[in-house]
Amino acid sequence: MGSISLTFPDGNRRDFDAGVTPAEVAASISNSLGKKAISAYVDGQHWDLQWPINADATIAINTMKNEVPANELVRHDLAHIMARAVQEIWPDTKVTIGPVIEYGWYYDFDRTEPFTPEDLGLIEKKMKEIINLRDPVRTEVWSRADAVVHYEANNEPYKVELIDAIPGDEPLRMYWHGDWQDLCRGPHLQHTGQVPADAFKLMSVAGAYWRGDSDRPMLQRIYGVAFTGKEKLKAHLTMLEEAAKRDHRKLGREMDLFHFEEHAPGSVFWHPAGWRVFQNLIAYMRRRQEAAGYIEVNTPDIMDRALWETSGHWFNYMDNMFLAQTHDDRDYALKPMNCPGHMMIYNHALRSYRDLPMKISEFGKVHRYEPSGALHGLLRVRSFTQDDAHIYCTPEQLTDECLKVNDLILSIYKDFGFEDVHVKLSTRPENRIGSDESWDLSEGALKTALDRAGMSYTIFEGEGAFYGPKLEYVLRDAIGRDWQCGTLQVDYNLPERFGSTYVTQSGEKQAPVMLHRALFGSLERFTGILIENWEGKLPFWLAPRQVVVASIVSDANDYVQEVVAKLKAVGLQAEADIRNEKINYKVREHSLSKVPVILACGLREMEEGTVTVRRLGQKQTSVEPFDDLCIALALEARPPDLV
RNA sequence: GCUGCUGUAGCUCAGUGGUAGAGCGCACCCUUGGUAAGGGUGAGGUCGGGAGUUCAAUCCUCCCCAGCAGCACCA
Repeated sequence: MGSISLTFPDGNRRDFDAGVTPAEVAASISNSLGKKAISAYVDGQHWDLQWPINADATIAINTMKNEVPANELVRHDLAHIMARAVQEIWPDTKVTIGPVIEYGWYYDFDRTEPFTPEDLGLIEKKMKEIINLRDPVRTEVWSRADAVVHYEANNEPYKVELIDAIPGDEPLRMYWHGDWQDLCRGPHLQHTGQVPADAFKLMSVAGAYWRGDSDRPMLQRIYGVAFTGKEKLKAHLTMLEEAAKRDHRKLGREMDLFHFEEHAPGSVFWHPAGWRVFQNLIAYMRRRQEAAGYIEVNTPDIMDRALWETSGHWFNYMDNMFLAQTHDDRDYALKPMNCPGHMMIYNHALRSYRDLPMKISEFGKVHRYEPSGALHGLLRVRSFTQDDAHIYCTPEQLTDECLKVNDLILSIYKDFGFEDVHVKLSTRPENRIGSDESWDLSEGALKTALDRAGMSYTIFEGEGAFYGPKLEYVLRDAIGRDWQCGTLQVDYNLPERFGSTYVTQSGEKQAPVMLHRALFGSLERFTGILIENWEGKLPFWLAPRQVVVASIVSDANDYVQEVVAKLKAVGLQAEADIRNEKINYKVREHSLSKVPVILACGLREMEEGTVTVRRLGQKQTSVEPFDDLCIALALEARPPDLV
């Protein structure tokens, strides 16, 4: 056996016998490093302390202070420790997989009895016991044959299936935590005692399909979160509470924006305040689209089956469609998409190449029978309003038009403060219409446009719509959550199916290419996202109730009404609060319902023609001449595109 | 749709095999109070819907509906 040379992060080099492990390297540096070490980076690869190193390499020893590897190891070891705890408590439970995820891990079990929330406490206790045992973690490399024999003997069919899915003759690695053993790629810690016993928490139990496939068995998944220290766990739990506080369903109720009813699952009852926000968004989008050359139309909600057969929806989208019962013998469907309606408008006249690109937009309400389990407040509903548009253009114009849509989307998101946007490109699905050539062209156009715009994107194979590939714009909100909003889809199929044409320069008829696009995506979803992003404190221009004018004494009531009238005259959403309540009470109530500006009026203000201004979230007040303030507020209320 | 959990007053939630309670909100009265809850009185409920067990069901059982979490799906 020869010797190898290892280079340390400080540039020092030392020779070791080939096959040396990072554990031995760490121990050779100092006794305490040997104990504190958790893993190593060998040539940049995350390396178990027990794995031998057989060639010259760079090496860095990790301890708990190295957050990234430490989190991964702690979470991964906890996945094993939890599986061991579960099998110690319920020995007939079958294990499957337990990966590390953001903030923690999960592990899927096959067990007849589901876990209860009480079980979580039991498991957590057992896990702490295992940690306290400080059981050494050992690893061995096995042949597949041995592994399969072992798991068959132990009645672990899921593990056998996993082994079958691992390609080739790749040797398999087995890990022991004490006497408990699992098939695992590693790396892991030195012993269970390296896991901080006070920095993890089992969060929830949920069903999850084996291998993510809804045709396979439903397993019991347990989620946990874990960190390298107690304070970090605490900070994470606090963050979750903050997220719960901005839940748009809760704020929607508190701010009296909308509600849902049992009799219309997944459909919104908009209250006056919520509807105002909704209409503000539409007005904004209408201006942006008009400036970009779109023409707005409106098409029917209910149309004959024949139309949906032509579009392909009847056979490709039926499971998601609402059908309309009638007294005649025709079949009707509620529109799940606006495109066929727009095809009718396009086809209603003979179009010339001079008309293209033609951009038909509609704030169309679409109805989709979504699976019951998918419904989620405003974010996933069964009836929603799209800021939809279809762009008919020549093949030559296609890439340019994609680029223009891309620019418009980014500019609009920016107006709402969303600058962290990424794009998903979904390509042809199995269930599709149209020739492979047209799919090649569509996918190519989207890729070219993204490349020319310098956008980075992720490709999702087979995730496109049945008629064409799509781009999806995903934006990141104030607390780091991602939301899918806008979409851009290229479609060679629909114009062909509907026999749409335009007359070319040489007088021939040719089929246009069609783009489907929505920028907010769904007005309902976008409103929900905005509520959560701002925790209900919408920017002044969007706020449903902008100014409340509150009287301090009833003798000021007339003055309050006068002030409100002037605010309304400059277009502000203003209301009077002349109830027989103390000013403290009024301020509390309107602050809780997130009114951005509260104006208080007593006798002093009345005599001076002033108001006392209190802004949401601020404790101090200021007295200002009302006429000046009124103008300032009117200016402040301008939407970002009109500033 | 799948797994699990939940459904009691407008809202948030207690509670019991003998048909129900709190706080907030609401109505009325007193109070005219200067920036996050002034006081009093009162009205509100087929206990999600249906069936079953029982002398008796809001409570136990079954079915349905809706909601919540996750999965699968999606704008």
